[in-house]
This record gives sequence, structure tokens and C-alpha cells, in this order.
Amino acid sequence: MEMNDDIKERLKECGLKNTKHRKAILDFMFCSRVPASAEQVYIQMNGQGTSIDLSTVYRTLETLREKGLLIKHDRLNDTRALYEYNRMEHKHYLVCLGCNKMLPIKDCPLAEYERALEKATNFVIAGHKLDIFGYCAECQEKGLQE
Amino acid sequence: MEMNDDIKERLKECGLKNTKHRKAILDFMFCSRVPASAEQVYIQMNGQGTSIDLSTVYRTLETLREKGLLIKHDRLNDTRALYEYNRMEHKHYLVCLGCNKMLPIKDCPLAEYERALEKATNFVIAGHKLDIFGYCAECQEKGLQE
DNA sequence: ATTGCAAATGCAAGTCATTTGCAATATACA
DNA sequence: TGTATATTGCAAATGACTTGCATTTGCAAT
Ligand SMILES: [Zn+2]
Ligand SMILES: [Zn+2]
Ligand SMILES: [Zn+2]
Ligand SMILES: [Zn+2]
Repeated sequence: MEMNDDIKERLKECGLKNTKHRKAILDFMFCSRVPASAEQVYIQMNGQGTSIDLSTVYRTLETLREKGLLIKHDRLNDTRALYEYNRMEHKHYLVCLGCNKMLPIKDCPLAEYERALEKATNFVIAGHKLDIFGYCAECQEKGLQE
Repeated sequence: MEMNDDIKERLKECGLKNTKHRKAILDFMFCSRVPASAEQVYIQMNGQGTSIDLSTVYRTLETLREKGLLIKHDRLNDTRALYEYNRMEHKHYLVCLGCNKMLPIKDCPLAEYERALEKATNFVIAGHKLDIFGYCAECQEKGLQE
């Protein structure tokens, strides 16, 4: 399978051994279009027949993050961290305050603003982090949007 | 003392009993110009002669946040949450990657964008958090800007 | 000033996500 | 195939925060 070979290759590039756990996790993260928590990964793995311990999930996610293969979102408003495959794209997130779902937004409204800000402040701007909070359609229906 | 009376008044407005703990904590938060963790508040209180239990600090900070007197910053990059007095200002920060200086920006470039986003996504947007990273003029001179 | 009662507090124990020590196992590569 | 090293499972630990409960305190009505 092509994607699998690609994943295997990326692990090798990083000097990581190609274990079934790592391959399965990286594969899942690659296919998932929303960030996932360690527990979600754990449930997914064991549900799909890849028996793995929760501590191994944590260790693996952290290892992959260190190597730049994953991005870690440090507890935005939930109590747990979320990871996602690093597609090397600049994005922002719509974070639901009801269910903690994160919806990636490719669009960035700040390029122009940053240029103006550089002139106004004498800062050299290197980047930014923008998260937008609100309530998703489902949570609105549940009446959680208070 | 004027500020103290003011603090007392604000507690009353919120339907909170005016206890020495609450007054001391809110007073400290009001005077502190940087966000503080529960533990920092705990150390400060006990250091200034206001003996208090850590769990009470947690409960008090949370109560004051519920009433809108404090803002909670949920674990920025540390593992612990920070609280600050709510001065009812919407701001962002230019954060220097060289010296960690934070330059407040009152201006917000996102009002228009949020409206467009609501339409495009069906989210009800409640707020956002934007931090811009870069290098201040001094750090540029020191050649720290990578 | 006294009293009654809900709110606030201290203390100890409990959560819960995440981390760590260590022995057992799997992988890469000679 | 053998072996050094990385990875894993399991159980126990960590650390920030929360909670149950008995006691104390603020405050308002007497
Ligand atoms: Zn939602
Ligand atoms: Zn952007
Ligand atoms: Zn600087
Ligand atoms: Zn803004």
C-alpha cells in the first residue's frame, strides 16, 4: 500500500524503528482530518485490532511530535491535549466550547495586518497563533450555546 | 482605603460574602500586572500573613472568575492555569521570542472576519485568542532574530 | 447584641490526564 | 542467527486540580 510505505519511510528518516504501533498510529493520524486525543487514539487502535497500552500511545505521540511528524495542541479548553498529523500548513482552528471539537480553517486573515503591525511597532514578526472559540451546529441544537 | 472599599463593593454586587480571603485575593489580583497561578496566589497570601488553604485559593479564583471579576488563561505553555484581574479590555499581545516581552495591542483585526466565519461555518462565535510572535527592536539589534 | 442559617473554609482524600521505572520483548543490522 | 538497542506493557507515581464533610464565619433578621 502506498501510503503505508510512505509512512514507513518517514519513520526511517526520523531514525525511528518501524513498529506496528507507530505505523498504525501515524497512519491513523494521517487519515484523521481532526486532531485526536491520546485516549481517542488508544480506543481506535484497540478497536481496530492493534492492541496497545495507553502509556505507549502517549509515548508514541510525543515521539512523533518531537520528530515533527505531529503537532500537539496543548489543552485548549478541554483538559486533554490533542495531536494531529503535521501537514506543514498554516492554519487556525474553530474550537467548540460545547464538545471541544476542533475545525481547521485554512484561511488566514492576518497577513496584511501583520505587515501593518511590523511597520507600526518595529517588531519583526515571525508568526502567530489564533484560535477562535464558539459553538458548533450540533451543540447549538443541544442548547449548549449560552 | 479606597481600593479596598471598591473591592468590597464589587464582591457585594456579585452576591459574594466579603471574607478576608476573598478580599485579599481580589486585591492582590487587582494590583498584579501579570497573570498569576493558584500556587503563586497561595504563596503570596501565606507570605503576607493571610493564612489560607490551597483548595480555598482554587475555589476562590474559580468563584471570582464565574462572577466575571477574573479572567482565566487556561495553561498557556506551562501546565498550570493563570488568572488575572478582568479589566474588561479586549487585547492581543505581541510576544518577543528573544526576551519574552509582551506588548499589548488594543486593536483587533478580527471583528469583520468573525462575522464572515459565522456565516461560512454555522458556528456561533464566542471569542478568540490571538498571540503574535516576533522579535522586538532591541532583540533585532542583538542579532537574536534567527 | 444575639441568633440562625447559608455560605465559606480547612483538611484529607479523591480525580484524572499524563509520566515514569523496570522487566520483558521486538527491531535493525552485522 | 545473534546481539545491542529501541520499544512496549504494566503498575505505580505525579501533579494540578476537585470534592466531601465537619467546622467556622458573615450577615441579616430578631
Ligand atoms: Zn460542539
Ligand atoms: Zn494565520
Ligand atoms: Zn525582545
Ligand atoms: Zn481580537
